[in-house]
Amino acid sequence: MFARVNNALQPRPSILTAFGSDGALAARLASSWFEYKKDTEIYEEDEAADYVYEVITGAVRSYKLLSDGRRQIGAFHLPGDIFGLENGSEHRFTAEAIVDTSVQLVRRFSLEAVAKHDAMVARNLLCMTTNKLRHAEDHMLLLGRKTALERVAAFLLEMDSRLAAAGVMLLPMARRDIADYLGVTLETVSRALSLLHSKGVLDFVGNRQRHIVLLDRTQLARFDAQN
Amino acid sequence: MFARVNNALQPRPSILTAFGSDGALAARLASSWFEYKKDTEIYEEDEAADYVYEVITGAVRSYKLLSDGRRQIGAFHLPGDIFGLENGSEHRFTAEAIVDTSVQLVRRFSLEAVAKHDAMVARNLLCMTTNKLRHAEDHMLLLGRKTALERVAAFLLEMDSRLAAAGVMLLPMARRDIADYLGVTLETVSRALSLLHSKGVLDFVGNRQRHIVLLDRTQLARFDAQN
DNA sequence: CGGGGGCTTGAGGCCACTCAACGATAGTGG
DNA sequence: CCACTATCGTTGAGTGGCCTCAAGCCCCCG
Repeated sequence: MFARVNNALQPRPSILTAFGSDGALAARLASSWFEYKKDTEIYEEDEAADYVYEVITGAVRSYKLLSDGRRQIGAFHLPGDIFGLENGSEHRFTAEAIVDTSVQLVRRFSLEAVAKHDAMVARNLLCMTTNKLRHAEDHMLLLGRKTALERVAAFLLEMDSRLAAAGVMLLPMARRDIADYLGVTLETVSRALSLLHSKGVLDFVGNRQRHIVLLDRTQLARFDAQN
Repeated sequence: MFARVNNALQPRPSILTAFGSDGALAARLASSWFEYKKDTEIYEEDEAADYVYEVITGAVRSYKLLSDGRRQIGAFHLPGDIFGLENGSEHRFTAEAIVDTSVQLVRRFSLEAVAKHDAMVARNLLCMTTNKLRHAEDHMLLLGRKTALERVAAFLLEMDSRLAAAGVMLLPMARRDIADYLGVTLETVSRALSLLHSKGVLDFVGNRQRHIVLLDRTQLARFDAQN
């Protein structure tokens, strides 16, 4: 399951600073470093939530399944994102590496122990939960009321703001993942992208279909629904 | 806007106990009592979030709008529910009374001041946010992947668990509200209810179409999608 | 008792889904 | 290094579930 394990403290313990490390925090919290191969499970829904993760490189999908296989991806986790943080004792999603992914992690129990005495850490826990809630609330509007084209446009704008470098983004996820995130089929995603391409809003770089350049963010925003 | 105002402490300050009142809390937090007529706004999206509310009697809908009028209701708030609690400075939804509704409220600022010194109150804030997140996550699965019939069945089961008394529930919300909560049209909701009625799963009491009796919860659960 | 709003039901249309074929790409093994 | 193969993405044709539009009923309320 774990491709590589390293229990030593890493040179960049960002999962600690994310919770508001005050210097003393790093000394009390041991963090580990794991790597997951593409398409391997990190944790499963209803599994005990013993660890909290931060994506260092790669990408992760969090999803729920219905018994007949229908899947809803609730979020993509990109480098710098914290995931797997639960208030209850079990994970509410299954998490899988989308591509080869390295994560840093800390024991949830340790984190809670620190939070009990450090108000700043506790406040950061609340803030992270609030951010996840904000995303979920926006996504409910997308899933409940937006058209297929609007969903794809919104997705591109979200990814652009999260992982674009110099106007180019390399999407780590396949069409099926995008589709299950947006509540449509993969064919519909493909058709929407083709349409946006034909309208001159985006372009594909080289032969790699997941390398996308946004040519005109303003024009793309007009394909999304205005709030 | 406010039908009645009463700044005195109420005999049942449940909004205080909800945050983990230790007796001393009630003394430091002044709570008020307001009433809202049916279909009046309690607060608007992006408005400053100065108060936190608890439904005493009635029902409230929280929703987002797109510029062309499409509406997504994120949650219904029923007696005992806390709503309007934000971590940021502005409300993320518009809240309206569905029927004549009485609420108890406290200043958000006061609550934060107390939370700063009372770890239990702070923990309760996190817990409430977590519960809202859990609901939003489940609702994303419903909106993204369930069929119309499954959505209506899930809605009935949710409402049954929240407001059923002796197998009968009086739904405070209209078909349009249910539709905007489930991401379908009101006609689709009506058709699904008719179908469930014809299958003998539920019945309408008297001539009031919002009085519903669930005849067989087990059978109804089979119309919902299994997780 | 008349008017209006909410609910139901029907008819028809459309958007997204399903099924299918094909091309391109990346990974595999000879 | 190159065929071979599996996977991914695109595109087309046809279907279907939900939406739109409309009519009519019932209840509530003035």
